[in-house]
Amino acid sequence: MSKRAKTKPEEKILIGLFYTPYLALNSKIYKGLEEAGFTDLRPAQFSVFQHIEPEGSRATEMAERAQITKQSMGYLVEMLEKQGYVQQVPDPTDGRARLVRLTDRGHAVNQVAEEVLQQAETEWAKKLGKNKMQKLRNMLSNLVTEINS
Amino acid sequence: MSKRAKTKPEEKILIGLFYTPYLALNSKIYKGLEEAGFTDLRPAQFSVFQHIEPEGSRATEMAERAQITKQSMGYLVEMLEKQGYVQQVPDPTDGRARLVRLTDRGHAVNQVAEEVLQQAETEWAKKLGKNKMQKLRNMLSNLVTEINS
DNA sequence: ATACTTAGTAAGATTATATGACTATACAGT
DNA sequence: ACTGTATAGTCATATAATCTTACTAAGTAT
Repeated sequence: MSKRAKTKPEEKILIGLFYTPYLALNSKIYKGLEEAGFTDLRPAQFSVFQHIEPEGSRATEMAERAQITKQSMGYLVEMLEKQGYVQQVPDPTDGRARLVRLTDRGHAVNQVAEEVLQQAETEWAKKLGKNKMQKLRNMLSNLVTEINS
Repeated sequence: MSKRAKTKPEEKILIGLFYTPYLALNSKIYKGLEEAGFTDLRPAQFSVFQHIEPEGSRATEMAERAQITKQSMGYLVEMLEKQGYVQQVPDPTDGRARLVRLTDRGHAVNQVAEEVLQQAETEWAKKLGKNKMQKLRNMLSNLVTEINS
């Protein structure tokens, strides 16, 4: 209180603008999964679901994208395999490599996550305006494309 | 390869739109700090810097916002105190509580982080267009305000 | 064929986070 | 003022997550 008249509109720090929504969505997903009965999933394991591609991905590949070591990713994948969320199959294009794939159980997790996200997006669209939300989505999408290029 | 003609523009999953830029910025900050000589900082400790307020914050408060337990936050704060990045002072308004404050060394870290972020924002503004970047910032800012309310 | 690179594993240490139980202070309602 | 409840933080302990260093095996490129 007793703050000086604001000359600037309190410019928020850039990283927080991404981090806060990320945290919010993460926590929604976590809750959603718990409600749906997936009570054995740990936050760190999300980085697998986050980075796995429909046709399957290599552990090393996912490790890079998640910015953790391949050993760490290996550990997460191994756990998820034991829990029945993923399976590993040989990569036909490279004898050294294996592809990590979602099982049906794994797909079910993705399903729940997607529903939660859809719900969050709808909620936010109500608050910001549907149009703005769409614009926001497009801009973010462009940004992500730039970052990945 | 051999994908069907895209009927939809490949709608990216919502959380990734926040997570990817967050990761990118995080890694830039990490590198920036290393270059500036702050080689003893661990990623987890960022959640302190991320959530500490200028006048100081309570550990419990920061734990909530970072979505970790107060014990975990206590551990991070303790480390940072030993390293000289923060200090703890009694909270005059509550005898049980203490305020965690940045030391000069802690402020120096923030300084570096802000510079890195400013640089990233400029870089992104070049790619997306200055105008769009500003719009993106505004929208995100609105969204964060909504989330925190 | 030889050297270099890459995918993944092994062993072991460290860092990060959580649970449950606890102390001390604060607050709220009689 | 007294009593009960809530809150800030700690202690002890367990587990999860991540890293470093070193290694094996398969691929790639001269």
